[in-house]
Amino acid sequence: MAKIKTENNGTKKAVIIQHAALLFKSKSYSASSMRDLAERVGVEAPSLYNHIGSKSELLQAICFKVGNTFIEQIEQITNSEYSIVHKIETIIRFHISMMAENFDEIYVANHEWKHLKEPYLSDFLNIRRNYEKSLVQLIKTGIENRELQPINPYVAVLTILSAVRGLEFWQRNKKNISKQELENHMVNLLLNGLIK
Amino acid sequence: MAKIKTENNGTKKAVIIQHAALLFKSKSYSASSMRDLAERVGVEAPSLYNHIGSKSELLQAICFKVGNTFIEQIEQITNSEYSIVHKIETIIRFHISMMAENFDEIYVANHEWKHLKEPYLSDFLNIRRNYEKSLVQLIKTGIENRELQPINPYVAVLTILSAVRGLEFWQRNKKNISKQELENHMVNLLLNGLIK
DNA sequence: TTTAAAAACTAATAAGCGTTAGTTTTGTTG
DNA sequence: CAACAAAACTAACGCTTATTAGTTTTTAAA
Repeated sequence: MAKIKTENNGTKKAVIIQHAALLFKSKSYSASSMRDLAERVGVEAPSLYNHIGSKSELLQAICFKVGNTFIEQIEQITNSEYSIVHKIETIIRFHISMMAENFDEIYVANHEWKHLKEPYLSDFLNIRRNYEKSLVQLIKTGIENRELQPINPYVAVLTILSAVRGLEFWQRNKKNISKQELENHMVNLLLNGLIK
Repeated sequence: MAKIKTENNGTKKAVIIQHAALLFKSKSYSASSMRDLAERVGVEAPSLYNHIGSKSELLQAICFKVGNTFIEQIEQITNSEYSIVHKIETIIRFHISMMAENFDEIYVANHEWKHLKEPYLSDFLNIRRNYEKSLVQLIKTGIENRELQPINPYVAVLTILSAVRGLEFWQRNKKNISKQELENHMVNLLLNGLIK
């Protein structure tokens, strides 16, 4: 009947993945059926299998696209010559930008990775663990430099990552505050704290 | 065959809910089956229905228990006579305690509320919205008092709530740092910031 | 020890799941 | 326009799901 629209660029597989990210975000991975997905794509469910291997392959594609993007970025930052404070600020701003521009995929990677099958589950957790380790190392260096307070670096990383991740709640009332404002306020809050 | 153990206090329904929280946390609500749950409780699946009405009733019980606990607490704090900074500190410490002592239920309320059915879904979101509003009002007052930096109060609330919520990641490597240390470091980081 | 209620069981239901097989339509290239 | 491949379709598979019905066992009270 209908045909999958590829919108000029990208494969049909990419179109399916994009729809899957939106669907998994709104209904969760387990509660999303291939028939749901097919309807959104505009096709019957079995037709999807001309382009993809399985439902779980879709989740893998989403999670690893997100994971690899962040790994690439932190490697760039780590190898740059800026001050620690500037590096941390850049990372926070990058997270906020990603949250604004790739919300569906990031949301799914953050919430649904649990349903990855082995060995992908272990691989994904390794990526995340390495990312956190890089951040911890950055904070440690900043403390040694006396650029940062002598705070527990694990707590600092946890707090920063949680704060940017919490931007998923902001996505729902975008109107209240612009992205630029949000970035500046959050960076300021994390760097300088709540108290005057 | 087997019989549900009530552990001296609490109804059998409460025992089922407790097992459900643990199960929903580890496998997600949709991927958890009543047979899974029955096995953990030590009984056949249909026997559960002598004590509960439905699967979704379990999710409701978990989400509203958590929601009501937080609403009660913020009302107490709001009506107390402490300084704003002290109130915020108390709230952060309460979140951390709840995270340590009722982890399963809080995790489920945070992650699986989406699967609540109407009108419970709307009710739950209202509870959460009201909680956030109370916090925003607290921050606003603190700014007017000049106790707090003139930061955007929505961003502040978002950051605080996200930070404490992120403690779910800490739950996995409890050994690294004690609860007391964690509380102190996180309170300090949020109040005073990262920079020296 | 009889009686009644509570709570377990087995069996079965209809519906939905991911996926495969086999076939037909569509699009592209010579 | 013929031929081939890509991508859609319908039908169906075996399995799992939450839940119900009906029955038997267990527990508690008289």
